[in-house]
Amino acid sequence: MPELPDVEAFRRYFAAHAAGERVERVEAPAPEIIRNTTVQALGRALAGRRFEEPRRHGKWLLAGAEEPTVLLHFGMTGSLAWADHGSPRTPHDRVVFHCEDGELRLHMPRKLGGVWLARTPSEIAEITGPLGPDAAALSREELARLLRARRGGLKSALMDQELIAGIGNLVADEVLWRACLHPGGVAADLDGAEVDALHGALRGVIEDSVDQGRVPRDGSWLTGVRDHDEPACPRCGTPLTRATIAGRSTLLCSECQRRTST
DNA sequence: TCAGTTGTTTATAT
DNA sequence: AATATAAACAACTG
Repeated sequence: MPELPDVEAFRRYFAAHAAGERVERVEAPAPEIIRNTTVQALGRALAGRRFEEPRRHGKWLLAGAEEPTVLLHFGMTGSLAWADHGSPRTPHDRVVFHCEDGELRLHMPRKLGGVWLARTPSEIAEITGPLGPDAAALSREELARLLRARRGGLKSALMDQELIAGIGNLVADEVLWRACLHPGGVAADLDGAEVDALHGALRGVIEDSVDQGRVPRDGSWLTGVRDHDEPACPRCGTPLTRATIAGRSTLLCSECQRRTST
């Protein structure tokens, strides 16, 4: 699940339930999910401190706790759940932050994401690695500038977290389909009208997805037909094409998304 | 049984 | 130096 819209939903969920809560202790049914320290040290760093308003950059959730910051990355299957003390666990609750009024659980069937502890802004930057501007707050001109300076393919550029933070496979396909651009096109070759279309599609996809807390799966979205056996373009009805582009499964409409270049 | 998967990292190649 | 690609990670689904 977790791309920018999902992580933004987790940020709001964290803000609604855990922000302002004093941490009492940390428990880790899967301690290896805590990537850069031990569960004991994480517990010592957080105990007695209150979670503050969380921030998000791309797919990272950054939760300050009166000095230290907890970084959460959700991999492909992570999510958050706030629960009453002692209410039944699910098998994939990997890390649990026990607070005064309840507990925040990091649920993550596949252990691809993780939890990190940072004590300074520079430690945060080391952990996340270089990140481009967040996709939700990207101006048309900034997008144009980034793409102009980029060699290589369009989808690859959109998904590169160092270039733009937050776009994953579903959002990339959805945006390119909405903008009628071929994912394999050359990023730097877009003309002004195409950058306009791409930027408008990005804004629209992110806004609508953030509203829903995920990339919508109804039939008017590409993502809504993604799992069909023989998916058809929601816009023109043409059978959709499956390909591997930028190393990821890609769904596109050969009619709407004509190839302008390779 | 086997392929596929919304994430990133690493190694290797271009 | 940038990009591209494949494999690996992990565990579930169809």
